[in-house]
Amino acid sequence: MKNPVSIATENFVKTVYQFDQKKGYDTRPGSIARELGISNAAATDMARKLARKELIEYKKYKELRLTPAGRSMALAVIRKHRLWETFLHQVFGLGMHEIHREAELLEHLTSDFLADRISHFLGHPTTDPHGDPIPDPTGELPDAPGAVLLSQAPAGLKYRVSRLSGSEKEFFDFCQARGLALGTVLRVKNQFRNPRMTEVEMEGTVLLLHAGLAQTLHVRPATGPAYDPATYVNEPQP
Amino acid sequence: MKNPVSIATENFVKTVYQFDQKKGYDTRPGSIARELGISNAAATDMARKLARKELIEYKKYKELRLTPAGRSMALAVIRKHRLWETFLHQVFGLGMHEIHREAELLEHLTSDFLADRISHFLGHPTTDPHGDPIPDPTGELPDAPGAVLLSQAPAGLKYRVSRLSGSEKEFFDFCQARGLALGTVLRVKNQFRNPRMTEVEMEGTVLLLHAGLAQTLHVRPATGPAYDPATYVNEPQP
DNA sequence: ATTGTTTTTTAAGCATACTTAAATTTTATT
DNA sequence: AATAAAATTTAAGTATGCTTAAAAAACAAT
Repeated sequence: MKNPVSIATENFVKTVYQFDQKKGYDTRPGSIARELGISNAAATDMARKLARKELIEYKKYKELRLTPAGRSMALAVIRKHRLWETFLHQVFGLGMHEIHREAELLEHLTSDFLADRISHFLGHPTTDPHGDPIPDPTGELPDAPGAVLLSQAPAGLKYRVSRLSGSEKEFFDFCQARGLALGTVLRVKNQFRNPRMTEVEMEGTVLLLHAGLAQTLHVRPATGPAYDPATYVNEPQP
Repeated sequence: MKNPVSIATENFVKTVYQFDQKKGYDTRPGSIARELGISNAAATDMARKLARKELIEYKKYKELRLTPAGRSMALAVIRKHRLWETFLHQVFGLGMHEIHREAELLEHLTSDFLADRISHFLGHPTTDPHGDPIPDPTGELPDAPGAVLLSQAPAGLKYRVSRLSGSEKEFFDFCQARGLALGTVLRVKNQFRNPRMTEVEMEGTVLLLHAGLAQTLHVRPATGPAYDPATYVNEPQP
């Protein structure tokens, strides 16, 4: 009856979900194609097929949107991805730049049953090593409220780093060398328009980050108590 | 240059290897097809394709044989399979009947890098929870010398159980209920021809096992010290 | 040795997941 | 508003991995 879901389908749906979430990204076939390393034609074709399967809403020349079933599939895959990342980092000690690559594969051949076992073994974490929230088995997504890209954080305020979303070794080496980690407190001094740069200050040091980097770091206003992923309780989203 | 290996290819090559090892099994396309749940035509087709890729030696109407490259691929997959089984059992506590199913999937999307990490985490085990040997990264296969199917063990002698090769829950429930586990000592009283049955004696109890079961248990003569997989050192095979 | 059965192979066809190239639509610009 | 640029869609074609049905070869048995 219900035929198996291919890796290509899971990756496509996942990418549409992620691009739909990030503001500034569009979900037209071309964007998805670029991300997945396939041709525009292939992406359009896939969109039509997945529309037939009621995973995607597709209208010619319009952005792609997920149906509830599609969203649910995307969140299940993302859950597995982030559980594996957490596991590989905490248990096997893989580096931050290695976990994404491996999780990208494992996520597709992991049963819901096994995902729950990983989650249980880890004590049901709510965020992965990047600070990204891990969807629960029902697809609810705990999210740190008020998080924003560092590149879009209003200047003058104090923030705490809440996500490191990169996957390159160089990125994590850079962050480590500069003391940028989950929870690091910093102040945004300036947001420059051209060239796009973010100037931040941390413990006396001043850093100038180009847009590519500042879009990989998420921060939350540093007022109130520190955000603790481990004890954060999910609230329904508006 | 070197395009990625599909799951279908890995499973095909793995099955050919395993059927080639087990005596009494043949490696003609039909057998492989039956095992993989595909048609004879598909198996023949696959054999021709893999011959082109120099993974298999194929001559019409003859049994399939692996090339060195094919054998190497098979052992790499089997290594990942058994490492995952060991891991899932020891670390996540999955039941004996659950580990095969999950490992069957994970084995295909596990990098060599990750396999080595799993092996390292587990202390480089040489056998999986079934007692099956785990190939090392170079493809050397440590094997307990002198192991034989319980169904083929000469009667009258004492043996120690060295493998439980099943994957069904019922099989492991049966073994547990009867006290059959790795290392269990038993004596083969009789090997009946028709119907094919094996009569064994263990701690006073007498068991009559039908062929299907007796072919899933491997035993080794119980003379000398117990076989300890953890300390067994691989020897080159003849 | 011929017949009948089993197995393998060939042939034709289908779904998935891509490709490139051409046609169409949208978007941006002047 | 017309036109140029960019993106999307359609069309045609390919490789993989299967299917069923028919043809050919191998095997078994009298």
